[in-house]
Amino acid sequence: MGRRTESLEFAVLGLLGDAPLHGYELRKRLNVMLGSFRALSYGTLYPALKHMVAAGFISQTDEPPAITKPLAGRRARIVYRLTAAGRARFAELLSDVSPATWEDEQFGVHLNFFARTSTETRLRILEGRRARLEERLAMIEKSLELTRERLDGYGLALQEHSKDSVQREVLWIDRLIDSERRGGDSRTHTAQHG
Amino acid sequence: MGRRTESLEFAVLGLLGDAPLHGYELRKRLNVMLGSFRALSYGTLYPALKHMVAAGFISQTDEPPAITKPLAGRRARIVYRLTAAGRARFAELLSDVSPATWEDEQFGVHLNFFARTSTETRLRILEGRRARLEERLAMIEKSLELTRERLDGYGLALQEHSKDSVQREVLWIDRLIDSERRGGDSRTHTAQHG
DNA sequence: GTTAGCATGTAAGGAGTTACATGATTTT
DNA sequence: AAAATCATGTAACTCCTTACATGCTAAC
Repeated sequence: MGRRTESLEFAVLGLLGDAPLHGYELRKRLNVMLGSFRALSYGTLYPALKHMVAAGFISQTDEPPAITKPLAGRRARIVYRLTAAGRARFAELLSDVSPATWEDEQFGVHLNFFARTSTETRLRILEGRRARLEERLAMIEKSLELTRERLDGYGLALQEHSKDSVQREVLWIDRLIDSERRGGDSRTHTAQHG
Repeated sequence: MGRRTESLEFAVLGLLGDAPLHGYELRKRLNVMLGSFRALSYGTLYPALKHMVAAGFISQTDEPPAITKPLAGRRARIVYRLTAAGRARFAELLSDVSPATWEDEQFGVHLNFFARTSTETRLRILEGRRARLEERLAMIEKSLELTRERLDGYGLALQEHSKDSVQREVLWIDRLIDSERRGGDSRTHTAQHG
């Protein structure tokens, strides 16, 4: 399973833990959570859902035909629900603090479910992420040294800009770590942007 | 040809235009230029090189066995050179201002070769990139509106942070556009970071 | 002596996109 | 009247990574 599919599974499990959803709505929420440049395609989502049903993590049910509104002619929707096994699987993924969790894709999803983890787990992931960003910074610095004469103003500007972005993310992570250590007041996270 | 391969071809053509290089060295420079998180694998590079040789854009020659130094036992290197057809192909790609050029992957590579283009081409690409970033910003803002109640402090912080990053890139692009309009002094590009 | 760097490749497999297939309803 | 949104899927294809295969040299 590729790193993309892995965070997809995690995100689906987490979203269905809140409420049962059908594929179309799930996709919209996943697009927000995965925050990806390109939208998730149905060719990725539906097979993944199928796979998760086969694995027993979620169940699929046809939406009850009519409750209050006659849902005039609209195509029947399939509602996905989390099973007990799925809940267990989600808990397992939630407590994961392996290096995979600080890579771009997974880190974002984990952050979205941070409220359901322990402070310890949060700190481990945040510190791992920080280390990962420092590595990236070192790589950029090394390549700046090696190619300073070879690059023209444009190439240099690009390198400096990406260095800057990574440095900013480090500062952001530092603020999250700080507020986590000071007792984890979730309101402080959003108070210091811009 | 995927969007990754496309910028790979462009970058290889540009690098070989400066000087003939062997695969291993080419890869190191490509890693800097493509600025990717993960290093380019040989399983991607060598087949791509092979393909370009077959297409007639580059030629491959065994490195002359010994010129001055006996290159003691080191494995024979294969040197790649740009052909006339390759030079033409590079010129073609250089003047491209299609929407593909303002996507993440390609934009970076195009920036690296900006010094070889006209101010007009540069402005078109920069403005396209700017528009692309504004779209992304609109998407983030829309998703923030839709999910403000659903997201907790962590999810919100993440959205705000990515919004911030994109806004900063817009400002950076604006500075590049400005200096381009004021006569394109390449030194000013690096003067305003941090 | 063993890790890291130099150097070039292949084969197999998996992941995910694009295009296709279908059709109703609501908004512009 | 057209375009967008709702809604679910499949099939083929493409790209790319991972793992394998090989072997020398320099540094630690």
